[in-house]
Amino acid sequence: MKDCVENMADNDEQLWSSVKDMGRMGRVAEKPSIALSIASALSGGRMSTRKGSTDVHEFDGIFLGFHVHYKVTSVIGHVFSLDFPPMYQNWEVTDPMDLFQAPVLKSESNPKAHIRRHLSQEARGCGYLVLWLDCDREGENICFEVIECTGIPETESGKRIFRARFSSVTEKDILNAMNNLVKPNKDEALAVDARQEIDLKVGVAFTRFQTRYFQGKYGNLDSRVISYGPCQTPTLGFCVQRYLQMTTFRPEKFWSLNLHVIKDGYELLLEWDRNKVFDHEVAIMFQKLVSDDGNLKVIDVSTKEESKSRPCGLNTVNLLKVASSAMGLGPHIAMQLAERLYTQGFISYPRTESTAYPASFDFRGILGALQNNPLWGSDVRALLADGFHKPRSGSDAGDHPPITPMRSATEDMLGGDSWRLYLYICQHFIGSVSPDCKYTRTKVEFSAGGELFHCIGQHVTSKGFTSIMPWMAVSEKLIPRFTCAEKISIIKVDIYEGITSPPDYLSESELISLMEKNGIGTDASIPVHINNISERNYVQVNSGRRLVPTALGTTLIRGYQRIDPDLCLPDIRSFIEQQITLIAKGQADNNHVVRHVLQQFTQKYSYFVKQIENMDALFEAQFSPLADSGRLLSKCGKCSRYMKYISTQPTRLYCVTCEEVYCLPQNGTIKLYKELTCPLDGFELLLFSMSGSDAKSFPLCPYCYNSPPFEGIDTLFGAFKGGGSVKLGKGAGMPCFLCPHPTCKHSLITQGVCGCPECSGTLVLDPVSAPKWRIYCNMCNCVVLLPQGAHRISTTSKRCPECDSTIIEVDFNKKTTPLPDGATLHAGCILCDELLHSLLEMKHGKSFHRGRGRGRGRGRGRGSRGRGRGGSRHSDPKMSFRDF
DNA sequence: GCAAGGTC
Repeated sequence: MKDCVENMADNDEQLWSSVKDMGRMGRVAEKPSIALSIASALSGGRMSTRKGSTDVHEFDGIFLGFHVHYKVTSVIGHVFSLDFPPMYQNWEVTDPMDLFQAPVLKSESNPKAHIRRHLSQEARGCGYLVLWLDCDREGENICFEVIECTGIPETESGKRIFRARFSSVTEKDILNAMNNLVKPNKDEALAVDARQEIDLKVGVAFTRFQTRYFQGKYGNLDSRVISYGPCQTPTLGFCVQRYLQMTTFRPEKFWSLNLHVIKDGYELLLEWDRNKVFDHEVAIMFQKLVSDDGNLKVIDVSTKEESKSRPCGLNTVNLLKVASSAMGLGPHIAMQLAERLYTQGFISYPRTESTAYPASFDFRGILGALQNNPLWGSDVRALLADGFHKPRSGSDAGDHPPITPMRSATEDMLGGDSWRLYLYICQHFIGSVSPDCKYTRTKVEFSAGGELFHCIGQHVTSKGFTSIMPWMAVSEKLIPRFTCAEKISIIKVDIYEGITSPPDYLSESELISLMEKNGIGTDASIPVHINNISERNYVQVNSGRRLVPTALGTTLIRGYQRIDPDLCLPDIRSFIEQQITLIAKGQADNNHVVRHVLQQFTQKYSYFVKQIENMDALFEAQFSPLADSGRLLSKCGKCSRYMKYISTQPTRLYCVTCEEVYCLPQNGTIKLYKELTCPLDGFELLLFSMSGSDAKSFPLCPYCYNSPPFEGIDTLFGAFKGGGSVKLGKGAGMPCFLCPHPTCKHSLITQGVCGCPECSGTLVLDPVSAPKWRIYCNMCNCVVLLPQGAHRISTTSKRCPECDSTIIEVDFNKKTTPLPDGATLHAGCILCDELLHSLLEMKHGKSFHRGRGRGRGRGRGRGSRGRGRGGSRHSDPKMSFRDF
């Protein structure tokens, strides 16, 4: 037993060290709360750190009275995220209304990190699982994501799966959690699942509908996506609400009394207790009363010792507000800087709601780390010597301690904005453990003609924390000494005429406060929502970091207010939160809640769609119809008339006759491509050039780009003559032609292959022949039959000795398509009958009958500007290979 | 192309 206790002590130390170390690793971040501890019954082993997608600490110890081998590892936020299955991904085909009923899929949030594989591998052979995730709903949800990855049945929860509950990452708390393990809370996790499904379905349905509706009608909306979300829309709502208050503001004249007196040789202006009145005649009456009296009597002099409290701990929201209002740094940038400071070890974890410190917090340790700093070292040493105070008590959200410095730094080490942010965090921390500021406040009250006046003096007796936070200083206001019942003669009583002024645009700092107060977003997501409404061009941030709604932002909110004001009010978020809280508390069934909430949003959606013209009337007044925008660029394949190129974001083509919109790849330039037309639909081809230093360009058909002629092919015209990449704008990084074999992911045509070897035409993959794939040249009509199962085709510099055509090399993937024994025909001329014959025979084991009309391509196609196979996607290609 | 929530 004694051994056991000793072992347990070692075990505790190891566990604490391990969990703490997890926090120190860059990728895992300082949040040991996301560490997954996997305990397994095993002997031997030693502490080790493995470099991989995530690190693993291993050591031996005691668990539930057994000798065990521990493994401690981590995840990086949510393992999975929710989305619709592929069949609901096409905006043109899916009715957004169907999304409310659609199934949803969970897939890995960051597939490259291979977290699922990592957890599954590490869990192999483990007997127990201890979950150390953040102790909030999201953390509980991640617990179950981890459980799913490890493959341990959820039914084992309570027997083999344990949840560690802790409110701070201190040794005491961690060990206490280890000794009081509980079951993970399924209800809380289900509440998050519900929130995810509701947010996804509502957000995506509204966004797709309004984007398609308005982008299909107006040419100068200046935003690619007209998004809707239960957080971002109320966020925009706050900005527009303030803007509307400004525009509807009616200025009003007001009057007040300025009473001038002289005391001890100083002229003094007293404040009138009534402050201001809105009736001129009334003001004149009061002026007469006071001046008729002529004497001012001191009726009270009171002096009080006042104190201004040192701050409590710094949380994310307060840091962001200061960054915006005092440093001019937007929340998005401020968080990026804070994250970098954190990963470099200069500050503690920057995402926290808490302003209260845990009881055991090591203030002395942090002050010790700062005591040699050239800027504030002497202040810190004085605090250490004379005794520091605990910060003013704040609120403990149970997540992470307030943001504090961790290491001393100088401006040279950090530089620029990072330094300013760090400096503030240090000043705030040192201020929070400094004494309060003490001052005396003297209020003198006067009376004349029945009217009351006053003046206030302030004198600081002890600066306290304001010496390190000078912007918080209490201002000195000196006033002459007055005694009660003293009479002073009035020099003059003026009437001041003023006019009320409208409020200013909402400042970013005010917006953050409103979002926090209304439960919109979290410490981590508030900057994202603000960034979103700015990037979508709903608001612009002006020089004082005030948010000025754009015409688009204002029109959207005014539109919601016309149709269904709920859609842009903060209550929409609280409604969702309140509903899922029922699940978290076990008071309602999750499926029932999701169904109920979605039912309400379906009704709202349906009403919104029906009433959209109400909103559209506002758009009409503000934006230009597509028909009036843009310049004529290329011909429509349906009506043969020129379509308009709309150059404002999102760039697109609009056919005025057909009233159709064709999306184009973004962030580049578009021009006509050699006046060629697509052989499949007759639309004129365009050349898209990406912007940037190593700009690539590729031709595309606007129709095919929007409606790929067959699944799995992003566009027909990705391949082009003259080399270069075939990476496309729409599916950048994707090969343009995929191998038709369902399991094969190889591209059939890769870099620089796709010019027709016989003319300067572009080779076109023919959908009609699928699943027997072949390529046409759109200019000379020559045909290339792709050997089925080939995974790469490339041109060579060789010529066919028989017909002098370019020789194309065909590679087979030997694993998926084994070649017949002795087959050597890997390369050959595609136009040479004999070779083609051989290839085909080799593959299909039957004779090839050369058909009439195929020709050899040459002589017919060169220079021809025809529409390939007659311009129709469904016309008979008259090629003899069709039957093959 | 779409939401909001984790985190790098």
